[in-house]
Amino acid sequence: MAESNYHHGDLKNALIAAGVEILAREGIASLSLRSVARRAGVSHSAPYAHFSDKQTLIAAISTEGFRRLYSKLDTALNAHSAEPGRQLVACGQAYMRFALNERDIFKVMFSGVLEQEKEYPEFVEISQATFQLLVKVVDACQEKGILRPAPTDLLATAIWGQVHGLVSLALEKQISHTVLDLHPLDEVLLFTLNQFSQVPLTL
Amino acid sequence: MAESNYHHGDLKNALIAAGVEILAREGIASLSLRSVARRAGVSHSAPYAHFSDKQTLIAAISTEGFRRLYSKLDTALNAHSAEPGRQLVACGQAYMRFALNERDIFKVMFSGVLEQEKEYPEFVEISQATFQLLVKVVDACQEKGILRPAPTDLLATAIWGQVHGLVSLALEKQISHTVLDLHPLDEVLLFTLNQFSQVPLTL
DNA sequence: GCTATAATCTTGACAGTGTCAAGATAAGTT
DNA sequence: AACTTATCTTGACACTGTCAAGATTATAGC
Repeated sequence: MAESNYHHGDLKNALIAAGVEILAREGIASLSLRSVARRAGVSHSAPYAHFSDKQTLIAAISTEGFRRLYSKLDTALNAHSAEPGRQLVACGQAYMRFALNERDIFKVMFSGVLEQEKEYPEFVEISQATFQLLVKVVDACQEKGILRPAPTDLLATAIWGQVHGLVSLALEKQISHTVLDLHPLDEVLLFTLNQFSQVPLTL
Repeated sequence: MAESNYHHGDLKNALIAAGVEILAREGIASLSLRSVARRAGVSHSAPYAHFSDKQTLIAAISTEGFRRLYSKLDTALNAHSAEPGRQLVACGQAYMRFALNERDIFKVMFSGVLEQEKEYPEFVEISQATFQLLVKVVDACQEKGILRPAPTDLLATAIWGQVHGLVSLALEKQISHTVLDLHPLDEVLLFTLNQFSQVPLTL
């Protein structure tokens, strides 16, 4: 307990949560070590007991972001078990919605704010696990003849790249107006996924 | 001439050039209004005569980046006129090489550092012109039966998304090691483009 | 239970940043 | 030649990441 701020108890996680909230509420421009400390109610230097520098805090926030993304994808998968085609579409949609709904944490995860990602083992682990989720779906789709035979991880990389690229361009508003006026983003996604598919995928 | 720094002559473009150089030499972390001013040999506030704030300078640097990308793509196109299939592959490669060789300017262009891109007309213009380059190639490919019939701008968006996503994941080192060990990036690119193609594309 | 040690948090400082206001300098216009 | 405007400098402010020194509390060994 304690009104005292000394030995908060779980400041590390509180700082990560504060960071996630700042990203959601105020955006990436407001994410600073000091703002995170303020929101957690501790002094501006307190974070240094838990994070050696800003990059390390960002790595922890990114890792939390991947945990959330993983969870969304997992839910999408479980909603359509034994229907790999639907699983694939649902994953794509979940990825897209996550990016659009949580713009700024998605940006932190994928836009190079984190500079040496390989140095943060927890980050590497959860990001790879997320990819493996997709590999599994792709494999199931191949077995059912929905996707062509091809090296599974290569195909999974291609599909991930496809969805990720679309989402990134959409976030940066680089997708032409005429395209988005004529076709809602869901439809664009479906169109792109269907380039890979042997049988037509639907929503 | 003049040793005097007053009325430099073309400070605006000098600042943009300085920014591009800083991105190439030192990376995005070193890009500040003050570092750009230092490199151009003027005082820390001099940029404010030409850019109302940092975002406006970044918009100008991004615009310059798009000009360079446009030029690379245009060269790739002209190297294979009357062979749309090869043009498509060459464009994809040029896009990839630009991103990998000029990491940090590419990041500035596409990673949300620029926040209200729509407010910078020159930026909008060149980025749309770049997209139109791709639309043209896709259209030519469709006419030759290399790409399926489909709304051209939708197909072009899908293909751009594909290449952009691959490149982004590669830049962030998110593409799995096992994939990149087994398949060089050029091959991954070709594999993905071939998902769209009716006839096999080669390098 | 007491004490030594380690972990955690605060305070205060430093250099670097974006931005603004006031003033100096030079170019262009009449 | 004088006035006006664009351009550049100087100096200031609040904010940032980071570090050093010290205060507070938890923990481990006795």
